[in-house]
Amino acid sequence: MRCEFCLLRKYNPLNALNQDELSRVSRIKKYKCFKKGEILFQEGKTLNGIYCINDGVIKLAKYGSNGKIHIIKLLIKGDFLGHRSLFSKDSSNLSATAITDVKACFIPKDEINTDILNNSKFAKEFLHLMADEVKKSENKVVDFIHNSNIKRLVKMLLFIYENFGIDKNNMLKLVLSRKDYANLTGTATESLIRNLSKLDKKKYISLHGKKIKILKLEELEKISL
Amino acid sequence: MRCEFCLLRKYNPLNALNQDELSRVSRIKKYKCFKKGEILFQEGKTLNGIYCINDGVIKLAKYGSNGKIHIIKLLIKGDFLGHRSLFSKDSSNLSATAITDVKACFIPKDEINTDILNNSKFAKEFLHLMADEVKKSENKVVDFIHNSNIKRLVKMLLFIYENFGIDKNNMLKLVLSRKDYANLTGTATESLIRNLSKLDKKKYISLHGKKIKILKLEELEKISL
DNA sequence: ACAAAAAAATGACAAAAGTCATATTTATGA
DNA sequence: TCATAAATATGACTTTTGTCATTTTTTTGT
Repeated sequence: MRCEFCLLRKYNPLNALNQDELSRVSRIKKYKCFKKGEILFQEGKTLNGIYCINDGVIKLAKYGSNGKIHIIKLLIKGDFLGHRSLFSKDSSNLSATAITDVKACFIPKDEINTDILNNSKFAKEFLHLMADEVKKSENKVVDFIHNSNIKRLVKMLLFIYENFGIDKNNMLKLVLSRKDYANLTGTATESLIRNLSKLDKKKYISLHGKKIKILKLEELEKISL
Repeated sequence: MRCEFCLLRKYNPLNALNQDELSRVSRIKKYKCFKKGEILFQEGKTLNGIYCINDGVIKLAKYGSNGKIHIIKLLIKGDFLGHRSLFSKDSSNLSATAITDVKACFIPKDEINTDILNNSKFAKEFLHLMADEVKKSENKVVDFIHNSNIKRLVKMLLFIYENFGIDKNNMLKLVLSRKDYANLTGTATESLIRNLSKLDKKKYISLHGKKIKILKLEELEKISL
């Protein structure tokens, strides 16, 4: 797919590029596929470009000093990945792993930087994006500090419900391991499992193997407030 | 002080402006003073410019859903304040309060935006700054999730030691209330006080009213790892 | 389809952290 | 300077969360 005709750019700074710039990017970008579980890049490695995600889900994670992993965020189609590497010489702060099969376009760093230098609208879009990320990240810190494990789990379930939806059986479409849920909500896996069981016993959700069904959305929303 | 002669701009994006641009900013900026405890702006309010801090310390805080406060970060001279408002229409996400007497220059939003649009080097500096903030914020989340209260306290003491130094009696120069320490490290005030007492009993620090003396730097550094 | 491995679940216990009550010290203003 | 308020400190207790051991269930490769 050529960038000029790609609707996904609505969701990221590429939308600020004009037709000429887009077609130049389009010629240079590389289309890449990743299998579920595959690592796109690892913490500490240097990146020489950014990914624009076409399809699938990616987890962005960071290792703590004690070897524990925390999943910073989930990325979906339209999201940029690795854009921080464009503006800083540091190596990657996070590692990216495909949670489902992933399709993405890779745009080399130099190509993007040319556009940033020449197109101020493009630069502004990036600033906008980064401002939003800083805000979300700050809010996340406060969220983690002030809320209990179970509240964070409920919020995560609602987030997944809202962003990935449900299938024909009302199961959450995005299926994650208990460990991934634990790493997303910052708890021990056992605690996470216990909290899922609690919600199951209260009939707010029901568990079917790895799949989760939301039974009482209103009750969950109440908890999340 | 005119921006052209201000050395502080080395620490922020203003350094990317040329002499003409600087003198234009200098003519329009307003010098402002704030007393200790004074509020510069509050969460939810709209900001129409940024502050460049000349002197003093400011705390940037956010209220959690339960009324609790978390101090996101401390700002010192050279730091920008409110720059996110330049790139997003949202109202302020944080409130800013002077911890000591503060001197700052206020630069109206429009003035800065003109320069961003015309000077790509300036825009890049901002991108660099924001990239760094995103990274720090992500690391902070991981730090909070994986470390105990006392470890976070020790890290904070070391941070204050390194960034604000000590006076002639080896006391930490920056003096904060126990509540501020609690809000910085994300704990209940009583827990914070208990942890300070623990460190005091172990003779790693000593407490003299509000003032804190670092006694065993090496031991503290060991804990912080 | 089956054995081996991985993931999920659960119990028992320990550690960490919060809450509430209250005492003590320090700061503040008239 | 003295009364009052605010900040700091501490004890007693509860809740939350983590850890380790073990069992059960599910997944995976052959």
